[in-house]
Amino acid sequence: MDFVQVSEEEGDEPIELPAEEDGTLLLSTLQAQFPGSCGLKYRNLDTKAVRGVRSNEGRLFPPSVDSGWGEYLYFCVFPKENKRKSDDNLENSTAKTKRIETRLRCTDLIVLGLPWKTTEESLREYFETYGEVLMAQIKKDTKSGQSKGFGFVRFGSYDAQMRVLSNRHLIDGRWCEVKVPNSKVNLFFPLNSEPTNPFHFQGMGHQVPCKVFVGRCTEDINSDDLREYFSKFGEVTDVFIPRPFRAFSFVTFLDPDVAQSLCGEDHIIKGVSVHVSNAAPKAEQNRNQQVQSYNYNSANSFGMHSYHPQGNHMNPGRNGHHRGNNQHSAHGGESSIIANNHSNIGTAGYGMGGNNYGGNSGGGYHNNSSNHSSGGNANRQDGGTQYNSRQANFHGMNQPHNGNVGGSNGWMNRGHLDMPNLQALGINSQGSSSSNQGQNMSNQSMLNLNSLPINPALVAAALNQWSLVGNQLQNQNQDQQGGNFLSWMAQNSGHANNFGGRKGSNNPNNPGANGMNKADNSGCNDPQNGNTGWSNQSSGSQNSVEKSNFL
DNA sequence: GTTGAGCGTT
Repeated sequence: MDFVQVSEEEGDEPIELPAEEDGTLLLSTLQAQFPGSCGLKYRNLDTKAVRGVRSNEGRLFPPSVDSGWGEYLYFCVFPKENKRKSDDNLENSTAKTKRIETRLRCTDLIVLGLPWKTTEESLREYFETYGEVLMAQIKKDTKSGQSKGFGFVRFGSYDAQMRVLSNRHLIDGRWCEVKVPNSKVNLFFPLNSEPTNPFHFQGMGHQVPCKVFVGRCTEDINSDDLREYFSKFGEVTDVFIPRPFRAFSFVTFLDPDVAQSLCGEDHIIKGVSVHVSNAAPKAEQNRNQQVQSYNYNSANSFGMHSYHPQGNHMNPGRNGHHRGNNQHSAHGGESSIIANNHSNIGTAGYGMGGNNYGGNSGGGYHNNSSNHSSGGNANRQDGGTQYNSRQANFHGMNQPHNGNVGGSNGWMNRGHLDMPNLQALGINSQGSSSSNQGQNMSNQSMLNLNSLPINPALVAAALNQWSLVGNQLQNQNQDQQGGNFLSWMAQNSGHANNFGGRKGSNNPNNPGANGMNKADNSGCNDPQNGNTGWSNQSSGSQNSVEKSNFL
């Protein structure tokens, strides 16, 4: 395979981009590394002049038919309107940082659901725990000066922004939603989702989808084919082919820009023209698929018991969760994560067949933003893939503990926000000594999922998602066992955030059952549950919760 | 004075 050395600007360190078999370089390949670029040029060594590279129909052609791309160093051409004056004005801005800024640019974030009493000062104060706050404003009624209950905030670093977007926020005693403005539907957590659906819990997802839909697949295109083919555009973190065969698949990239750059394109894989498009569901399918992904997620992430919905929003007709169990076995991993392997929670990742859910005391959710693959490669096994991509940026997160939402006044009454109602999930925390909680957690466990009066898959799913939070905590050294959801809960019960743990809990369904035990590992297969294959699992790949919401 | 889905007097 021929490689073309390309840099953003002349003199920069080049990146080697793979050329196609016919010797051309796909514009999409170029754009995957240099978003916004539209062509290439190089300096002719004889004439010293800069020459443009021929471009046609999304392909860039080598200067020479005989010697191909040669040893030239190519640099990018950007559309004129793309000449970023603002960037050019930045002092000490190297080409590299310019590119990073282009890709990882901060935007204003809207903060919805603010308490009336929140001031710009307190808003700023809250968000400063995440990083430098460049702007914090509350929108107010011009006459009365009364807050309208929302505001905007802007961070100095993209990293801080991502951390904020990936977190939930209790501001002055009220749970608030932070989003990119005008992003009507958060692809990860649709607005009209079921209020108790933990998968639609706000803020855990990316703002930019990493997953693409690959249509017109044939049955002989397997996940390896897809992975191999699409890897040339960027690191592929997941490939999912629905079974039974449905002529499409999903490919998830580490870099959402890569995913985006491919959308709308046709690609030839094994002689078949496939079409890449956004993985977002079609509008009319939205609702059903939300339910679907909800169920499937439960299954994908954990091998849970079979269960029947009891007053929750699960659809008994869709049973992806059972499939999930099969998949775990197929992965060679634990058939039941929660039940079978408590000690893994938050300390050694979720340990399923090569899938790293970002546990790992060392890596956690990535302490190094430049290394998207930190976070516990030690757990990685054949066929496994890293849990997260962009979320590798979430290093050293802060989890502010301010305000107090006690017991029944916590999640339950917040129908408009998609916060997980942990009480409803049956998650109890106990005691008030946070220092002991972590210990209990890991060594004894406090939660008997199968004894809970609720859907254990929901709990599992919540736990899965909250592994993010757990790792944040790890970074904060709050608890020696700290990197996990349960210890977080435990801490909260004794501190500020009480989400319906024992303290203040008045949920009769949760009398404080906390004996934890149970290592039931039934990765249960329910023969009556055919599945439609919308789940997120795929051979040799991990299943992430938030990503399934793209399905 | 109350309220709780939304999108910013730039």
